[in-house]
Amino acid sequence: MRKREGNKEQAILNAAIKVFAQHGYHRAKISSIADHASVATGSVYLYYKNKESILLTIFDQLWTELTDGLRIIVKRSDIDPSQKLDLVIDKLFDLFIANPALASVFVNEQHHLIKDKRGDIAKQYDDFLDLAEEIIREGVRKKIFNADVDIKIFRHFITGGIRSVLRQWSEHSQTLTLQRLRQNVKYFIKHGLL
Amino acid sequence: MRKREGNKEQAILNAAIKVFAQHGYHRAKISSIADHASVATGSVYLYYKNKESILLTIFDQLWTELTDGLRIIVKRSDIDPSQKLDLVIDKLFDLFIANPALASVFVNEQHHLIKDKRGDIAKQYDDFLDLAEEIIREGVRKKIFNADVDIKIFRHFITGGIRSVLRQWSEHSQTLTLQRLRQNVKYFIKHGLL
DNA sequence: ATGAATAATGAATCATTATTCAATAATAAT
DNA sequence: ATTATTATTGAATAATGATTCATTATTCAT
Repeated sequence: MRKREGNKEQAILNAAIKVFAQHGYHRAKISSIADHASVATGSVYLYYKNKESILLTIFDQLWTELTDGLRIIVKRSDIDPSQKLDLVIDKLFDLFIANPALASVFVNEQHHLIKDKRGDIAKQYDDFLDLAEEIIREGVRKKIFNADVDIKIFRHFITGGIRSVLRQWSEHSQTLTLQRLRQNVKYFIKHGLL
Repeated sequence: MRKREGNKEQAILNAAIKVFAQHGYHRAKISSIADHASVATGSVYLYYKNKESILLTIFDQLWTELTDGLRIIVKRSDIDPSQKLDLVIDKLFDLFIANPALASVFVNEQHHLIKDKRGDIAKQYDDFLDLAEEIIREGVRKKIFNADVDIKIFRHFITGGIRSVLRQWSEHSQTLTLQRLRQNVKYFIKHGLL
């Protein structure tokens, strides 16, 4: 028998994140992903059914990680909802500091997957938002947060805003520090413009 | 001589908006756009150089319209910056009420154009944001708006948030009324969560 | 009516790339 | 060392769909 050497599966995934980030999903070539992973073109198909399933796997892992982290934050009873919100934002930013290419894929490519029903990415995204919603509801219940905002709308607004800011950063990282971005987002969500 | 009958150019553009909205830019087929416009496949190329230039034209017209509208709002001296902000949001929402498919293309497809330098879509977007920034600056100067928010970051956050909310609406228009969306966005931008 | 002149057609072409698969290489078991 | 088994390769194939272009249709000027 022969064993698989190294971790080609992960190498291909990392390569795909890089290539998707640089060229966008549709322009990305399997052969280029294979090159980046130091693997033959055909080997990609030993580990992934097709191109789309690579993107699917990226988002699956990403949402799993984000949701697991969020679940822990939601449960905590030692901090108030406002602090929880800060931690969620930190979680997002930390992940993308560690992997800027992933940030770019995250902000730009998810809608390819949501339109088709294949995979459960849309569901995972909803689950994440549902969980985040609990923090807001806790805040409203404890009269810390403003009750006038529609939570369903709010949660989409926030995630969209954060995505947009991250996209900007992923394309012009020189002009903005993530640190500054992070502070501003936290502040703005709570206080608004007035 | 023979004249061009009807307005095929516009018919193709409208068809493209529909098809791009439904399938996304990359999955959209020229032949399908031609069908929707009741025109032969080849005719598309009488009016547009290639597929990308169709998308380019859509965004060019869109940003021109939005920027023209914004310019008028910015100039007004009879209303305060807070009201101006409301009008900008109204402007966006009105446009997309009139044409939901355009909203979907707007929120999902712009990044195809920004990465490449072809066309000046990125510049038009920047111009729009610069103009919007003037409203915020006016508000800060008049002490109506909070001076602690970084305007550059803020403007990306807002547009991203609005996009996200519109995307949600364009995919599930039954559950949310745009009216409600609009009010919430206006309120939230100003007051935040606390 | 006739014939330039231009518009429109859509099947054929071309280019691009995802995917396959026959051949080869590497490993483990005997 | 030999063989069986599985992994890997990358050139060949297949599929897709954008673009072209030879042909046909329509309009207008005379």
